[in-house]
Amino acid sequence: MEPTTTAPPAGERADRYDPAAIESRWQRTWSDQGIYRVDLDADGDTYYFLTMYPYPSGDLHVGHWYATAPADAAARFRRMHGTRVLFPMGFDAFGLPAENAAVRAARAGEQVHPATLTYERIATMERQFAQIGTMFDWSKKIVTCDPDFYRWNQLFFLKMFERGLAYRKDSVVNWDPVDQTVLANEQVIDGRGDRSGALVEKRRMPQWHFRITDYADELLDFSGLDWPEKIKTMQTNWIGRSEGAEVTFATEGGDRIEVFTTRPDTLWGATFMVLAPEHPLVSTLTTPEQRQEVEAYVEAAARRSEIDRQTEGDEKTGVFTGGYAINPVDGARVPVWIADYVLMTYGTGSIMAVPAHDARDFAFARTFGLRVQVVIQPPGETLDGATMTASYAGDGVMANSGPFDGTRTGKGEGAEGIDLVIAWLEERGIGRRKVTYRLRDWLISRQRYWGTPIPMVYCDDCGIVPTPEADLPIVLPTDVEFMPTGQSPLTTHEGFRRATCPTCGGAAQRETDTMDTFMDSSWYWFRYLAPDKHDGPIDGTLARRWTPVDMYTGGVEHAILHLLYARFFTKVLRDIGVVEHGEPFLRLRNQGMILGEDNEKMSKSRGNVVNPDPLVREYGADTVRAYLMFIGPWEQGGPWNFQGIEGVSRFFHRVWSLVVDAAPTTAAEAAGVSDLRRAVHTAIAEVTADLEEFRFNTAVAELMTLQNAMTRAKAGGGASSEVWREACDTIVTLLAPIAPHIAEELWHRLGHTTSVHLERWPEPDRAALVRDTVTYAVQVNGKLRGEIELGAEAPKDDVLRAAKAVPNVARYVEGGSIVREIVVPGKLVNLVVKPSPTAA
RNA sequence: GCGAGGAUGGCGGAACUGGUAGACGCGCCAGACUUAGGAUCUGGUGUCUUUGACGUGCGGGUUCAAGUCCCGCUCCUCGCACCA
Repeated sequence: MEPTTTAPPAGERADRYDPAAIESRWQRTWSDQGIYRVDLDADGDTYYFLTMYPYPSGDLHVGHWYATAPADAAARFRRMHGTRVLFPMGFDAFGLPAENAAVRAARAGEQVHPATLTYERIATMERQFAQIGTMFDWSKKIVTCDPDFYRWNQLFFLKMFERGLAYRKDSVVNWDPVDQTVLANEQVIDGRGDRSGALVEKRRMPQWHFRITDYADELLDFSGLDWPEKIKTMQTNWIGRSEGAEVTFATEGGDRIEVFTTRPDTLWGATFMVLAPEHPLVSTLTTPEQRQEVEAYVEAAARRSEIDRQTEGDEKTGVFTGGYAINPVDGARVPVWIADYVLMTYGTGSIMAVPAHDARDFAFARTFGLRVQVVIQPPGETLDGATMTASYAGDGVMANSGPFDGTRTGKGEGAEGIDLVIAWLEERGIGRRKVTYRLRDWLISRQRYWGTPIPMVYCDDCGIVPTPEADLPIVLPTDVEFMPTGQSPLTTHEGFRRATCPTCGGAAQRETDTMDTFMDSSWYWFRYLAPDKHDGPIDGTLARRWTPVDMYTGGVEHAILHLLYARFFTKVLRDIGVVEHGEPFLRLRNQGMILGEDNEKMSKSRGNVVNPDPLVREYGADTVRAYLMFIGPWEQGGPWNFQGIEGVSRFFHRVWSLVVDAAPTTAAEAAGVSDLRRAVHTAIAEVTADLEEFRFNTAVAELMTLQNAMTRAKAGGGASSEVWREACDTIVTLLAPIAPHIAEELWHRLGHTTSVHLERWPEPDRAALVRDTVTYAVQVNGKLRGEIELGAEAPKDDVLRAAKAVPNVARYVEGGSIVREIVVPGKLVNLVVKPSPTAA
């Protein structure tokens, strides 16, 4: 059935653009008639346009508008092409801020539950979102702190546990000694807790992890994805794949030390070894004389916070263990040191040090007077380990390397040293080819209250036992003391904690940690398709039809974690058999960040947060939307400056008058295509191309150009009624995605009875774009000397003749001879003139 | 240090495969209408020693022609950062 819409109420002034009056009215009408509701089951083309859901902070600021309005315009644009577009919205509702706010309130003597707070804020934000005038289909809304949502986190957790993708192991966590809590990495800024400002300590605790490293290689493959290069590069660097070899050194005591190196060709230059202070062999290797010093160093390293390590820069510290190892390639005896520049968390936690060819090892060797042995000689130079002042990491010829002397080596073309050495090591069983990643497994445990309970129990007899699927959800209890104590708040809730072992039926303890909120955002887009489904997380039929997501938009700040986790999770879902594809988002576009007027990141503490409400009240939502699009390239962002909003506001007032006022009709239309008609179709072509490519700023500029053309046509004696009518219909239709309210109002005032948002996007009439005359620029020696107006089809000879006839051109040609004539059809003429020797 | 992106009027920013630099808007200047205007409309607006010259961070180069291509720098932003 065709939805019909109402004419403006009689009381409203008909002649003036009054955004406040029309915007709320249309929002109500759209909502009442459900024009944005998507029937997911219907046949036809589908397009899943997803924009990142917000954390319910309870306050929608300009940044949210900047993320939302252009995305909405792009989604509306797509929808006007006759495709069904799903454009849903929800809330990323678990997480620390609500819990911390509740803690703060409690300290001030007020009792507020994070759940209450969260749902209140969601209600507020939904109202604020409505003001923007988006086409969100709220019937698909999801809220991640709802048990109907997070129960499926628990199911996925169990599936991953079954497949060995979820496991528990000791891990070092960020500990905030003031807030008495574990912090996520992203909450640690410059080594301090983002809320307390306290120096973060490291603590070892048993933690749940997801085995994302199993997918490292697959995550490096972005084929088929239309994503910004920047994001792909960031993820690639984050995963940090390095190829090299693992080599086994034996200690004099008979222990084995494995090292990873990307430069096995420098093995003969390994003059010492370094272990991370936490390395398990440190104690064994340490001799009695060195023990005291070593233990002091190990203890100091454990105490040292991240910030100490960072501010220290490149200065090397370390201690000799007194122990020695044997270099397996030549039997040389090398001292073993410990130093904190070697990280226990990367590779094997121990390295062979080749000071001649590694900057860090070089600095260490010079600090402690260790031997430097050159094993690669650069072209045209002979290095001496005793006198060199910097390490050399480039290509060269191997030296002092036994059987490999004279081999070209390095990472460049024609260097084969690395491959030959690896093969040689493998033959002798002392080393093997090895790939190492910087990426670590995803630590999912959080010692906080406001998150999804992890569905595991601990039984004294049976150990770690998963909760049976039938017992899900494990509901997060509301009556929990969540003041920070250093333990997971759920630990103190006896009723929650006490469980029976699913295996033996004996007494058991429930896991009291909750899940990282990135768990929610790793699959939430599937849930929009079936938010109320009770017998499973994902509707397979709908998922096949609608996913992967066609377009995903959001801030760059999620370039790594969220987007990488989402990709990982989708691959897991594929392997579990839930979906068929392995990539969640086919196309990705990032908006830039809107900064405060002081050019700083907006934050409450800086007091530079821009509230859009006063602007909306003064100018209307359409103007704020369009201004945010007009301000510059979307992906660029930039400092907020409201100065220019007047221009957009004036533009809408002019469009309003042009459409609402009496048409400036003339009886006779000039021959050929009128300027106005050409302007209309140029605008269609340009705006279409711009919106296709997310160039919202130039799309708005094009619409302004069309408005100028209409104003000019009106002033210059009008247009035929058909042409004028076409211009009005067109500018309103092109405006619809960008400024949905004014477009809808004007559309109805033009006499239409159905919504402009159900219209089809116009196509340019190619014939109307053709000009019959064109302007040529005439240059002499590349400098502009005149212009000529010619028929579009004028032959080259005519163009040249006309160009030479221009008096100012003739002046510059005079006294020389034309040596070359360049004619770019429809654009310009360039005459290359050489001064003639006879000229005066 | 490594990686990515950027630098264009007073300001935000345009410029497709090299082809009239500065679209569109802000601001500013002048005028019109007005009792009034910080409303609206019209015109102008890169710089200068203005029949011309110079202009897209700096220095070279290729080309009839360079914001755009090549070489060498400077500065800024973002990401990663003792990753072996």
